[in-house]
Amino acid sequence: MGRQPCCDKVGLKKGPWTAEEDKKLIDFILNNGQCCWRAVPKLTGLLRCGKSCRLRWTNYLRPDLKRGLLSEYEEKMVIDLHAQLGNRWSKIASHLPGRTDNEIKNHWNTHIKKKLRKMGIDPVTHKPLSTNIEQPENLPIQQEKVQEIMPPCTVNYVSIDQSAITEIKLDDDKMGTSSINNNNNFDSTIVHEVNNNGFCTDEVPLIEPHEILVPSKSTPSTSSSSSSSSSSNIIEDLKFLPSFDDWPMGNDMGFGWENDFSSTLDFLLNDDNDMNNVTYDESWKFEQLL
DNA sequence: AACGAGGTCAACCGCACCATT
DNA sequence: TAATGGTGCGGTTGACCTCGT
Repeated sequence: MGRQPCCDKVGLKKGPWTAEEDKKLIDFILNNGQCCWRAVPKLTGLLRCGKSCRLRWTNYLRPDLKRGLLSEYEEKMVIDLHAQLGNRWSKIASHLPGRTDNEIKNHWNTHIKKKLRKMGIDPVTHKPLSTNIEQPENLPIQQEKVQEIMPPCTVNYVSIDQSAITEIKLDDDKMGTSSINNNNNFDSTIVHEVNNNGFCTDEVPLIEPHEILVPSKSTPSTSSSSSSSSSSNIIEDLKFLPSFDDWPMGNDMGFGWENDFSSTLDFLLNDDNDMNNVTYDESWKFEQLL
């Protein structure tokens, strides 16, 4: 007897998420936390399978996500970690705060693979492509290229709380102090950050209320007109959020604020407040770590 | 301006793993 | 111990976008 499907697929919606669906999901998770994905569709009224809800949240709606292309620094990390871990994208993602496995996988397949091939490096083995193996004299050139694009560096995550910083060698995960391969000296010692709650940031704790982003008021009309069916419209809205400190209700909202998420949304969507004038640096949160 | 090719990325699919019964 | 359910993971797909012709 085969396994039952994860959900009854009859009548379920597929494809891109709408802003309305996103809002329902965000609202639900703010009030209930991340649990029982299977129950989420029933409780939210979403015509999605629980799995789809989880994916949408973890890959797109999670407030601690960084958006945009991977930086050069992050690319180096990915290449280095891939050399050690292979296609274990979730493991790799766990070392890059704010990045998802899906995002890294996509970036690898679309950007990094090509880059490495151009450099004459096999993206699977991280060794010089076969033609070069036959010509060992080319090897130093390959290494030079690697150095040119990925100079030796030490990779450190900086703790929010410097006093609580802990260094964990990757040996724990059979990774060891790393090198991109045996042929160059790309080195990275990973310092995991540990905050006051004892969370390693890898471990993505349930979101704190102050980490939640909600849609700004700036685009509801445009988003609905230009991309009502687009899966990205709500994120476009998110880009212009102020930092939490700039929110009108301030930091003293406490832990009960999430219960008033709808009114918060209403405020942000309301034309009669000052949010129009607030600019949002989407890296605000990450900068807090630095 | 129109079309096609190639690139990008969100979302889906199916399997694996783990926890619970 | 086996069966079952829930979740996570990696591979793949397909819609949309961009660029070149």
